[in-house]
Amino acid sequence: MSLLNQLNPVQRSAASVIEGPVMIVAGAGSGKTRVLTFRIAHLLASGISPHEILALTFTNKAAKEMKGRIERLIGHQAHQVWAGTFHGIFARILRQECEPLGYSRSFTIYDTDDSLGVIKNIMNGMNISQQQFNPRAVMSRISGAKNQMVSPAEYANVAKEFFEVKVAEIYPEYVQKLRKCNAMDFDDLLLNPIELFKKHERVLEKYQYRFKYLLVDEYQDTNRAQYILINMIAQKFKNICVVGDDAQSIYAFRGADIKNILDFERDYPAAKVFRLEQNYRSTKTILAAADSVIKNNRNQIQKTLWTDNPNGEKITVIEAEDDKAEGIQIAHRIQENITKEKLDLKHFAILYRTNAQSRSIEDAMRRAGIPYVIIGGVAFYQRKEIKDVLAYLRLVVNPKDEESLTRVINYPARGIGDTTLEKLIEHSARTNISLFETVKNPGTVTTLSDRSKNSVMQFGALITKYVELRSQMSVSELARAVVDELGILRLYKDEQTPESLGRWENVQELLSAITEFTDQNKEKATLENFLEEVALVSAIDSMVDEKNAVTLMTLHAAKGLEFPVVFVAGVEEGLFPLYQITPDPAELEEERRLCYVGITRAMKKLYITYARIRYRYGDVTYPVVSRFISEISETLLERESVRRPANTANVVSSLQSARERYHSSLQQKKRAKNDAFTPDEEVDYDKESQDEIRLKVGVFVEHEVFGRGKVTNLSGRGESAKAIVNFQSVGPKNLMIKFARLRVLGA
DNA sequence: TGGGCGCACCTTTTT
DNA sequence: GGTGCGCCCA
Repeated sequence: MSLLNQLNPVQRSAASVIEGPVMIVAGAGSGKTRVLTFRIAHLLASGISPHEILALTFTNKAAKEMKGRIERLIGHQAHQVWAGTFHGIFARILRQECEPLGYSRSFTIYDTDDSLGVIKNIMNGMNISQQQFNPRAVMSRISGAKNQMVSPAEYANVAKEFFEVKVAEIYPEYVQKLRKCNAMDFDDLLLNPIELFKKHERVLEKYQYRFKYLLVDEYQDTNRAQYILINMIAQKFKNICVVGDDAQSIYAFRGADIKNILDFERDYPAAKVFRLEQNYRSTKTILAAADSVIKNNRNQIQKTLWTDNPNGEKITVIEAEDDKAEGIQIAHRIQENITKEKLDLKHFAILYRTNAQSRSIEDAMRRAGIPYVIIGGVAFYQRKEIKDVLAYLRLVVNPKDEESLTRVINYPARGIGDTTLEKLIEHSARTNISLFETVKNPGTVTTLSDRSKNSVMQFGALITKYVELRSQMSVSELARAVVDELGILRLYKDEQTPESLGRWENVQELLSAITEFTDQNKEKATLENFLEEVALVSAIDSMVDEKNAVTLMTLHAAKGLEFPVVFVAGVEEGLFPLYQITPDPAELEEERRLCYVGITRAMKKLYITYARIRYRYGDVTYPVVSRFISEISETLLERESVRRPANTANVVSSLQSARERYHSSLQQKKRAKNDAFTPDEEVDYDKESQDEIRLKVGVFVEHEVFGRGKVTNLSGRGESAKAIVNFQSVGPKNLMIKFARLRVLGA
């Protein structure tokens, strides 16, 4: 059929086999997403109902993009296809089906911070020293066990080392605690459906019939639980299509198992396997470099990736004096490329191994006046003040949520200290009455002073009031009422420190985000849904394509993306590959795959940079050049070393010259078509950096719901940047740019 | 009970 | 370079 004529022969076959198991081994840049979307479009065109299709992707962004592409191919039907992340999809299913498992539908999703808090509490209660046993390590062991589907009892049986034995003590307590709190952590969102399907065959059948056609993207990154889950659903009809590339498996640290993709043909002997080996993305040079790195790995599927694209430029390897100079170099090259190659800011990405590296790069970007966006970093919803407000909302939805309860019982301070809380917890444990019930009726806790009882009772009454009010108010009304009653905003405002004002802003922004969520989701705008969305959004999901700015992100976040010009920064032993003392061979292979992912993001030009001096944890280190650079054939490289004496005076002058270069390039830019940025304005770097660049005061924008309006004010930055827009229909609205999806219409 | 101050430890990478 | 935790004092 004509739809599939836009694909190459292999892609076409892979997209057109409707029935039976299919594995698509798709090399980097070989049109994997294209095949997936055409496949779904083809399924729909063949008369299969969109309700029968389930597409599992790695990020919400990927799912959204896929839906968008299908829609363009086939129309609005696309919206009825279930496409989303594993965690998102199964959270949705659990909301409907969790009651047989002993949860209520209003269960809370615990993020990593919440889980860590629970573990710390448990360790305190058991008198386990947190100095001796790192709670994070404990958490990671427990999560690892869960991902491997090892129950607490099984774990206790196999625990040998001292540390493992301790974890074996904590693990069952942790599981129990979450159940008691009517809460699920990320792992539970996968484990509980498995348990449900095992125990209730009819429920499993329901979903087997519901999702007759399964598609799984990034199959190489599935863990044991995900693997089992997919296969349970696919078992009935075996219409499962998985797409993946073993060379791009970079999530073993979180339990992903390459074996899942390697064993697909064993699991489904009837499987048809397609290999997409033509790369449409990169130059021959870039591809050759990627290949020369990855071939140092022992464990891999043999495959030849090739391209018809030109050879392209050599890869530029830049040696910088220190991390500061590295950033300046990158900024310089970006400016150079923009003027010479007529490229836009959005054509550049700077990739690094750890989030901590972004600081020096950001600094250089700001100084050079290059607009940028950061993906990841400190997430908005992880900030203290945000988590505090969210904890109240979570508590209203699910009063059993003890993690939230203990978080806010004395925030803002209301005279309920550690001792009081401990007495309450002790009483609750002894009488087997839930903590929240105890808080509501503290009279029976004889050890408490009348004064404490009173404060506790008032807190209980406060929450109860909102539990009751909930049905009568919209989510945003409720959130506002809570924040008002607590006086959180006034608290921050009164403090008058830059920090507290930032917090004040953040809380305001949270409220705008909630309002917007309410407006956009209409009747689906329940508090549960909002909290779930908040728990499951990933950093990459907030990436806005239309933004014209350089993208900064970790190599992990870059997977699945492509950019004409890519910088991979900090390519030094110990940092990339990252390791503490000596690299572990298996981990080294994963680092190498990560390097492969990084290189293959580049379409036209790749820069690799490293520094001779790097500041880590505030200390000076003198790293050695990464082995990954020497693994690339020298013929593909063009090496540059930027030398300067390492004394302070020269650091300053080097910065100044970078600034001068920037200013002179601005003159050229003025004439160039770059509309991202007005050179003559006095730029406040702190403010300007991450904002929507084309979004300016006075500009007209269009919003999905509110229609047209004029921007009257811009504030905040990065994830929390917001705009006040005066809409023709509804008047002024305070919007979080991240959520608002504003389309800029012009002045 | 609460807040302020100083110290240790830290950092992978993410749903 | 930041954050979280513990200790000490008001």
